[in-house]
Amino acid sequence: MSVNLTQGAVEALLNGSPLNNIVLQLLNIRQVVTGPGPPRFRLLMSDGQHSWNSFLLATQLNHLKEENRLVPNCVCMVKKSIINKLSDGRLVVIVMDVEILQSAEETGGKIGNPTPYNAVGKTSSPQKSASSTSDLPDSSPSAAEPGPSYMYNSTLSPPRGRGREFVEKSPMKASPMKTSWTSPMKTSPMKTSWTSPMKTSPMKTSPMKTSPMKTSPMTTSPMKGTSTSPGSSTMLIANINPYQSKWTIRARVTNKSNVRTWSNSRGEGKLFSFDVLDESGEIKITAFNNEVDKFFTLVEHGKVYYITKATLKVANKQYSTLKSNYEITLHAHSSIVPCDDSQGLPAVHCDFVPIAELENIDVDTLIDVIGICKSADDVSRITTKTSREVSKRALNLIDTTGKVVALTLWGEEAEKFDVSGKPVVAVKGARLSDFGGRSLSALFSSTVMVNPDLPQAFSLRAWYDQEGYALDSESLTQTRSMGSGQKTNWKTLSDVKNEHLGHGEKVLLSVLKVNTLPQGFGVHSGIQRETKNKHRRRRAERMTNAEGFIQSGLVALCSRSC
DNA sequence: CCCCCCCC
Repeated sequence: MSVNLTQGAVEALLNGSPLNNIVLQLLNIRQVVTGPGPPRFRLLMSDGQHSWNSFLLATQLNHLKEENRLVPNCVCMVKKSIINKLSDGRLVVIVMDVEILQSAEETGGKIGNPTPYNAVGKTSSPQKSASSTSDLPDSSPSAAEPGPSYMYNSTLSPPRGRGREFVEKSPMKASPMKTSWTSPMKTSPMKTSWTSPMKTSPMKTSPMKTSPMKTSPMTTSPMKGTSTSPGSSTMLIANINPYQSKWTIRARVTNKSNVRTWSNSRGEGKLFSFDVLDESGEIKITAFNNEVDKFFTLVEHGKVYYITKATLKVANKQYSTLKSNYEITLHAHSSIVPCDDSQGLPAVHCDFVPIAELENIDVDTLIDVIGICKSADDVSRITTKTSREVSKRALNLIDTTGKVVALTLWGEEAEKFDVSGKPVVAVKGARLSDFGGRSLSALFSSTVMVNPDLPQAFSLRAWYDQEGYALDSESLTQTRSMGSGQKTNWKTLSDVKNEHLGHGEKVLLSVLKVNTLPQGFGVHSGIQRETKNKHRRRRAERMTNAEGFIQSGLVALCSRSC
């Protein structure tokens, strides 16, 4: 059996050509040093001509390594990758989607005699071993990472009572990471919001780790996984509906709640819910009482299942960002069977809303946002109306629109958040509030992802490190505590002049408190009227200090033209 | 059959 490697692919990739569906041989795989959290695997790949050791497996593909599918000498098709340039100029290739075409046994050894590719454009000296994993500087393994990727879900505490508290569900933190990604993602089309497909080839050599299906939901056994599409055997989530009782979906669990109890006039009981995703869409599934006992431990985040025989009902969109018009309720005859074939199933689906657009979206809408966490409040404890204490922490997220919005995390999620390295934060299903203008709050059902392996995350990282960090950003969220401390972004009057603050639409209210204005700074009489507004006057006073510095944030306070 | 999501 033979496969052809895509000769020249390594060189082309590293010269910036976005290549999809290239066939490479894995020569080595090892874990790079990270802190707690999901491991990162670094791959030495060969196209038969050149090898390159700075391929990184996207963390959502870690299962391929953990299931011993990605072993040295196997031949893979790298279906999708993202090229990143580190601040020191080194290139890393993030493998976003890979399919194993041929096992190591079948391949039988190294193909050809590849030489390590040199980033400068030459192959390195021939005396170096082609299979060495140290043919490139490896002084800081973490520098080859796109960031410590981790994720939490906001979930409820175990069913012990009313004491609801955020619980970090997937503590997948990695070490702090200061890497500066400097290259824009040429291979990251931003148009699509379906990200990080996790396609894997059905492995003939991989025995089923899960128990065989007790029930066969299909006429043709889906366990064979012999075709690249679900074919006639399963239905897509987008196509199921309440009028059709016979359906089976194959889908990945993307969000799983804890068990919760309820008690109301209609009765009491317990439930848990989870979201599942396939290539067509996503849908929420809820299990009650007996079905909780039956399925709670079986259903695992990230895993793929065949799901059949359950009730479809119209979804209440108020509680979900999922696209489906329906949701699923499990019943006594429902079947959930693990599936070994995750081919074609994305890891996550987000419809990120640009931060600047939040101003135009109705309050209480559930939305997905991605941004750089450029700063964060300290964790604080608040007491709720029901006398519970809970931690909270607001993150300030900025995206390429240049606008900032505060996202409040709660409970353990707030306490565990690591702001160092100004990580990319993606939140799925946050609720938009109008506090301070516009702000966001993470919900029990929200998913907060830190440095996720998403093309949008890589793009944002590059944007921020190149230009975004220097932006005089404007926050949609005005907090009363501004101006009270070190978080304040003070500007000198020369900054105001150089950055043309106060020109155009905006007015600088704070200038009112400056005793002596240098040449070139004028105060429009209209401002006096505005300051008669008690609220605004108070803010203006706070935002001006004795040295005649003003705070850039207050530019947003007034929209009257000078 | 839940749908709680907290505070400024």
